[in-house]
Amino acid sequence: MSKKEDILQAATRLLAAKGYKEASMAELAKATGVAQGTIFYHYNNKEELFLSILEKFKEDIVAEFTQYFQEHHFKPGLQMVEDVISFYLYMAGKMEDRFLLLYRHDAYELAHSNPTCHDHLEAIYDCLIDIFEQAIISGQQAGFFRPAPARRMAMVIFTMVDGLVRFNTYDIYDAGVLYDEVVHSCRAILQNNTQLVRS
Amino acid sequence: MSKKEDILQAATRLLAAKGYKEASMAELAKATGVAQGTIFYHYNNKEELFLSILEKFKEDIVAEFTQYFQEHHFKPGLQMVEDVISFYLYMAGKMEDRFLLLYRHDAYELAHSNPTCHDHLEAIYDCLIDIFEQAIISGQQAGFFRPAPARRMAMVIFTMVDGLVRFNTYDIYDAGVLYDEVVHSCRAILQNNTQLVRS
DNA sequence: ATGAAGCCTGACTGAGCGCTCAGTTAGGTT
DNA sequence: AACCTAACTGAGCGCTCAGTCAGGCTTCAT
Repeated sequence: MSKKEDILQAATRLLAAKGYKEASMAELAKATGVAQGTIFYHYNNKEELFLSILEKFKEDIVAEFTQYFQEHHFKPGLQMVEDVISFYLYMAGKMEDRFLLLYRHDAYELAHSNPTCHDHLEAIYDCLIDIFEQAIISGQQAGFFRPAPARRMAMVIFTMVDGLVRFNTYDIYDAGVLYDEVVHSCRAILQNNTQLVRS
Repeated sequence: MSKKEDILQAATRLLAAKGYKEASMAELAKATGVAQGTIFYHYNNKEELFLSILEKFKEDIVAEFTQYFQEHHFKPGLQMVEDVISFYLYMAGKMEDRFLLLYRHDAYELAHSNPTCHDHLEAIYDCLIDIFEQAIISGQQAGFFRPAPARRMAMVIFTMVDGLVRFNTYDIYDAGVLYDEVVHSCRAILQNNTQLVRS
């Protein structure tokens, strides 16, 4: 692996763990096993390095997601939604450090002044929400789910599942307990064979 | 207003806007209109000041919440849940800067090493989730909602509503569009007069 | 053998940081 | 008038930071 790749990998870990500002370039150089100057030879500045991390994250997530839907074939319905939630949780665990990056504020701050950063973030979220949307659309086409806008339902469900991960990451509450509740809620939200009556 | 209060107020705004590390004490002194030394006369160090901000936030939120439930009397049911969601969104707007503080990573980081910080955060989240729980319990007692653990349902719903605010804050998606979807989802999650059938 | 090019090094720089402290000020007490 | 104290000041200290730069390797065509 090239030194440039080494740097990117170590930077991902370090910036995700300590945050953009708190992680210093000297520390990164040490962690990577190169001289400070080497980092600036490959990346013009810290911000550019950070953007490269986000870009790689975007690419990896899209790849992982594409592969998942290519390799698996699902029967539409609730089971597929549950599978997709499990897949999301699996991804969040596998790419834990980079998901942490999404929970920090650094990226969103940069996105305000840097359109490239904004685009990367949007692409990442689009991809994450797509995962849920695909499952919902399948279920709708099979007639199992109510025919509401799939994208919006996907966003609401994404928000729930992501909140689960966040609670877990922040260590404020035991998120494991919530899993069943989230799955049950998804069922209630999606299912169409229910008569909802205003109380 | 005393200078100490001036400092706390300005610090809340500044730290929420720029983050713990990015906001400097020199900048804060300038924003408050006092000398740098004055800040350290009132607060031993930056971390202590940050904790004071969190503590004040906790107190204000508890006060606001208590007042809301004292002044309003609700008929249990979905309307109450909707009212409570509106109240939460109203609070998130009114205390926008401090909610931003919750979306940054600084507080959670500090909570890891500082039990006082952890306690403050827990109290804040407890209070926020309480708001939803009260509405749910009322609805359950009146027989409108399914008799599932109210706390867990409250957490799931909190997660949805908070995700709404977060999406809005981060400017990645238009959250306004999602409001109706969230309310509808709450209805589906809570209502008990539904026959859920596995697809 | 030579030199150009690309990669890499680490000592160095100046700006900015949190925090200190000797000293000033304002207002109350004796 | 003399004294005391709490509130406040701002220059300055020690340190860390992102970024620089002069120079040293290695490779390879000439």
